[in-house]
Amino acid sequence: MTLLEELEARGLIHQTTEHEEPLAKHLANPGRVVYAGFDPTAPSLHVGHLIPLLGLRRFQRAGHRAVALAGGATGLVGDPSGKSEERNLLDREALAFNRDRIKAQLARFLEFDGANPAVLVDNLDWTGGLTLLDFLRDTGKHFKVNQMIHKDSVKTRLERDGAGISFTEFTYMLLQANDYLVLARERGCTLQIGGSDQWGNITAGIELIRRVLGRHVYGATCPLLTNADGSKFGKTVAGAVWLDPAQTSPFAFRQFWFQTPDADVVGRLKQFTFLPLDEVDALAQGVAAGAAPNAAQRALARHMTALVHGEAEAARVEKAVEVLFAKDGDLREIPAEYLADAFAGAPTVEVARGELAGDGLPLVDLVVRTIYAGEQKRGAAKRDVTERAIALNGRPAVDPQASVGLGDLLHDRFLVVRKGKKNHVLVRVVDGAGGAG
RNA sequence: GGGUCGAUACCGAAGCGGCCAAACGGGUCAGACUGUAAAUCUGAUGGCUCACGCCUUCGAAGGUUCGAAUCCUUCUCGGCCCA
Repeated sequence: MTLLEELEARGLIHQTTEHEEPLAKHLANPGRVVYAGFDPTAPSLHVGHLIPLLGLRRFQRAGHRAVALAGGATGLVGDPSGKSEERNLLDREALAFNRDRIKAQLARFLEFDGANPAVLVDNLDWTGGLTLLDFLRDTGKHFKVNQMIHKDSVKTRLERDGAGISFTEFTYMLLQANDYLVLARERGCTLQIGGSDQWGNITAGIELIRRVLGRHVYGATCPLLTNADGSKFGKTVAGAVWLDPAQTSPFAFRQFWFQTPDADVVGRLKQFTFLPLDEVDALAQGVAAGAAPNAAQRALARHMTALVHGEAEAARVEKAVEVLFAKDGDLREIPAEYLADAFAGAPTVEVARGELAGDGLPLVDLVVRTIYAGEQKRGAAKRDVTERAIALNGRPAVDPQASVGLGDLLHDRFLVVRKGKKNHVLVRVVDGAGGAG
C-alpha cells in the first residue's frame, strides 16, 4: 500500500491537486519535501492540529522530508478561512510568546535526528524584513483580485451581511502563498498539506509558484473533522482540548479520547493513531460485535496520551483511572503515593487541617469548594448530595447535614470527592488552622 | 439621513401592567438502564434558605404607577425597507 493509499484508507484525504504527473506518482520517489503551517493564535496546539501535524510525521516515516512552519508572520495578520467574522489582532508580545510555545510543541512530534531530519521554520524569518513595496511588486502583482474574491474564505465574508473582511485578512492568502513559494525555492518543497479550509490558500501558493518559478507543485487537504452527531471535533463544554498539560491535564486528555462514542472511535483510530490498519480493523470488529466494551476507546486513549504526554504519563493516568473507576472503589485500600500519582494531572484542592478538626467541615461546603471550585453554588451542591450524586472516598455521601472530619481522611491527608460518575477532585490536607479557605 | 421592527436567563424563543425568577425547546448536570457509551425514561438548571420567604435579573439610564420584562422618555447596539 502506498503512502497516499494509506492516507486515503485512514480518511485523511479530502482533496488533492491534479496535474499531469499525479500526486501518487510524485510521491513514489522518497525525499519529497512536505510542509504544513501552524499559526500561533493560542499558546498551545489543540487536538485538531494533530491531523496535519501527524500527517507530516506520516510523510516523514514514509521517507519524505517534513517541514513544520510556525506562523510568526501569518499569525500577525489572521487567517479569514473558516471564520465568519473579522478577528481581533493579538499583540506582538502575545504572538511571540505563543509562537515560541508552539514551536516547542511542534518539535516534539517530528524526528529531527537521523538521516531524514524534519525542519522547523518560522515565516517571520523571511516575511519580517519584507518591505511593503517589495511585497506589492513581487508578490501582489501575481494576484488578481477578481480571482481572490471567489475563494470561499473571502466570498463567504463578502456575502455575509455586516461581516465584511478587512484588507489585512484579505491579504492573508498572499502571505501564505509566499510562504509556499519561499519553501519551494529554497528547500525544494513540492507539497503543502492542511485542513480543508486551507484549500484556497494552498492553491494560491501553487499558482504563485507556477508563475514565478514555472514549477508544478502539489497540495492536499484533510477533511474537517466532525463527530457522528454533527458537532465539531475536539470541542468540549470546557473548550478546546489542548496538548499543553497545563491547559488540559493528561487525565482530562485521556478521558477525552476514551469517551469517544462508538460511532466515531474507529475513524479516530485511523486518523489519529499510527496503529496499523489491520489492527484497527480488528478493533472495529470488536466494536461491531459488541465484544469487550470500550476496547477500541481504551486503545485510542492509550495511544494518544502516550503520543502527546509520553509513555510514562500515559501509564500513570491509566493506573489512576483504574482506581477512580473501580467497581466498588473503596479508596481506603489505595496506597497513598498511588493516590497522589493518580491525581497528578487531575483537579486538586487544598484544605487546612484545622478546618477538619472538631466538628469537621460540612460536607456541602466541601462539595462547593471542590466540585464547584468555590463558586456561588451552595444550592447546587446541596442538591447533588440529596440526589445521591456525591461520593466521598468512593462511597456514597447522601446526608446534607453530614460533616467531614479528620477521621475520614485517607492516609491522614487525602479526601476524594466525586460527583456523578466521572468528576473527581482530590483534597490535599495541609497543616494549618485554616479559616475562610 | 427617513421609516420600521427588535434587544428576555448558557443558546433559541414566549410573555406585552399584578397570578413572572419569567412558558417552551435546545444545551448542561444528575438519577435509572448500561460499557466511565449510544438510545430511552426521570429529575434539576439565578443566588441565599430545612422552610414561610428574602435578594438580584428581562440592552442602559431615568420616569409614570400601589405595582413594570410589560407603559413613557432619552441613550446604546442590531435586523429589514426607503434614500
